[in-house]
Amino acid sequence: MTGSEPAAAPAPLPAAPGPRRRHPEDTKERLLDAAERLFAERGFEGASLRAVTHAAGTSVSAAHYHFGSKEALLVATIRRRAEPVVRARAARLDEIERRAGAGPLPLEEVLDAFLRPIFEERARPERSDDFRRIAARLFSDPPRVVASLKREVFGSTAERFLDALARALPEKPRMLIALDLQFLVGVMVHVTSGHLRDVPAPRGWPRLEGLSDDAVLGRMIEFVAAGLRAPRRSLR
Amino acid sequence: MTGSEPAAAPAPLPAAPGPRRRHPEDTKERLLDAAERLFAERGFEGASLRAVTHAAGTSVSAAHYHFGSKEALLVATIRRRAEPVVRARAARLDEIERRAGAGPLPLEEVLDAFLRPIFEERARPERSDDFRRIAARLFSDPPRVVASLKREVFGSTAERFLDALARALPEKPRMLIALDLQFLVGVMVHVTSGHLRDVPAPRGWPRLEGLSDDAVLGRMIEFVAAGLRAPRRSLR
DNA sequence: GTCTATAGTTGGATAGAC
DNA sequence: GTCTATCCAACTATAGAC
Repeated sequence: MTGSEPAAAPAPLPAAPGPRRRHPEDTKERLLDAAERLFAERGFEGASLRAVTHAAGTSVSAAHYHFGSKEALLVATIRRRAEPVVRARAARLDEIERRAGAGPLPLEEVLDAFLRPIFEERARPERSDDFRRIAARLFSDPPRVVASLKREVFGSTAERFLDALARALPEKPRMLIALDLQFLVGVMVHVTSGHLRDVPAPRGWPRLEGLSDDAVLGRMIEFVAAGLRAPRRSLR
Repeated sequence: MTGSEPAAAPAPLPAAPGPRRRHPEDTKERLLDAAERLFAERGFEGASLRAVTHAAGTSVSAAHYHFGSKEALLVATIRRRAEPVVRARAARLDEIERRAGAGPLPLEEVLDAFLRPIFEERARPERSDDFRRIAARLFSDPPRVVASLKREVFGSTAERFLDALARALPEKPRMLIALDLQFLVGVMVHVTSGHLRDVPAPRGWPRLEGLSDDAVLGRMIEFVAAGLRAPRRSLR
């Protein structure tokens, strides 16, 4: 679908500035937008640099000029989205810890601080579908770069939230918190990667697409909070 | 790297049967094994057919002879693992429904029927690492084939478990069950895809690799059962 | 900064010998 | 059924004009 009309006639517009060729300085941004969309849809290896640059209305060499390599373009794409999320999470957690003083942290608020920034990043009008699977691929894509990038970008966040959860659930063994946090991450990745939108939806069952982000986020927090509070009977 | 040593001298072994060239009829199996491992490690587009056939000790043309295309090889790879899981889930659910008669279904048993078969398939000695991400990629890989295959293979399972969960939680609105089931799927995918093994593990925190499958499965059931039972305050 | 042109690899798929 | 040899398309990356 994308990338049809290979050698289309010049647009019927009077001058040269067709649909492409806007301000020259935002070529970098357009490349990042196109890369985000195509890497998310087809995977890193599945989306060729040519397809990305064509979707961005520019050329392969422009991409190499701005980023140096296809891999570096992927890193820049992920970093652009991940960093605001990391900052927003940290800011929310700062505020929660400030209000709590030396006392225990309220669990639901900690979870909200962890989950809401992803929804808000995803919810930007132009980006809702672009952002869809990019986070999920962070967790299932093989490229070596992505593994180290994941650590670099999310490492400190994971540490802070482990400690925050330990403060929210003081009685709970750390091993159990660490394990449950992985369950929480699984829920987050699955939901934010957009799978709610292509669920088979059996006959007679309600469809989930209509749910607002707020409704999903709210229920997600209820769900994982209950899971985190569930007493353990197994696990040693 | 692949396909080096173009005209290597014959192996110093006495006869012909080197490390490759075993029983000719299990070439198909060896191809499936290699494809499973490499598709899981590098993704479908990231693993070349040449790399797969080389790992299987055979040739590209053998793969085309047996499967017809790279895409068909992927489908066969997934199908080989998915079908036993689907059958085992159905069998366990049959048994639960038989024992329950007309009464409500016990939630933890339904969850066990859903989750345990995946662990057992993954736990086969030779397959534990091969199977790792293959299920997860079902949910994040872009190829069109995979989407339709997912429906074909797991569609009926999803329907049956939705109904089973409705029978286990009779008071619960269906919309909420459908949403919570997606959370459950997220947990399942994340855990079975092996991410527990490459968690950063912050300083002072216990590592999760040592946990047995039984311990993880047991806690997972506790976690999602509590989530499923959590009353809703949000969601309309 | 952005383009055209091209280098140099590697990809999936096939033909035909055995 | 499995191999070798080959086709051709697509890929990343670079060089050099403008």
